[in-house]
Amino acid sequence: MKNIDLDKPHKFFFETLGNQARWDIIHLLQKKSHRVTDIAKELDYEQSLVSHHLKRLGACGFVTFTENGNERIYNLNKETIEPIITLMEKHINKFCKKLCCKT
Amino acid sequence: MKNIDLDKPHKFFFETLGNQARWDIIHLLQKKSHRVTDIAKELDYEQSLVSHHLKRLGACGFVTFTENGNERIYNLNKETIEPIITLMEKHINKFCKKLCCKT
DNA sequence: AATCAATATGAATTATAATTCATATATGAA
DNA sequence: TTCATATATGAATTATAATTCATATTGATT
Repeated sequence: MKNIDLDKPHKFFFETLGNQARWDIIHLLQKKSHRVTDIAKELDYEQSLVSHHLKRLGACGFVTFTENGNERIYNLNKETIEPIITLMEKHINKFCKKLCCKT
Repeated sequence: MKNIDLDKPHKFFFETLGNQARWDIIHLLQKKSHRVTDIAKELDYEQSLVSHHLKRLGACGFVTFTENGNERIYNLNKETIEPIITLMEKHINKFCKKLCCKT
């Protein structure tokens, strides 16, 4: 995938969250754990694309999986994600009310 | 700059944080407020590049500025940034200890 | 063993973001 | 009012990330 510069980790982790497809996956996994194929179906993404994104999310510890035969059940590690969503939403409400269209 | 999809704001805000140059600026502003030129000098970045990044950080409410003649003093809005840094660092320590090189 | 289903992988392509470059604007000083 | 300094802006270029495509791998089924 790519190297993580351990001296400067923020870039990598926040970049992971700066992608809509990955947010779609995260939001889906918030409801319940899913198999790769089911994520792909639900979101109408290619299977391989979902795999790539899950790998990245996994590298960041945002998702884990359990194996079940030849399938993998991915689940969201909510411990960080949910507080971080809350934090960012509060931020947006407080500081970015007038946010619109072109910036 | 670009459109923000208000239905899906996470992407935009986290993407803003998923960039090393912007983190360099954030970390500099953590110490104290700076003028644009001084940020550029300190970090050895082009002035216009710093301006572009400051604009984006400002659009997200992560920095503000005060005008002083023809100069602008940028300062960090620490209210969200600092807790979010803490959160992410705890996450990394807890879930990504073995993180190394290739992932 | 042969086939099927689920997932992962890597290379190639395409899309997007970062950076540079040239220049505009605005303020302050001579 | 002319020049210098500080900053911003937009277009062009360059770099990077996302996506697709072809295929490999692994476990299940017949």
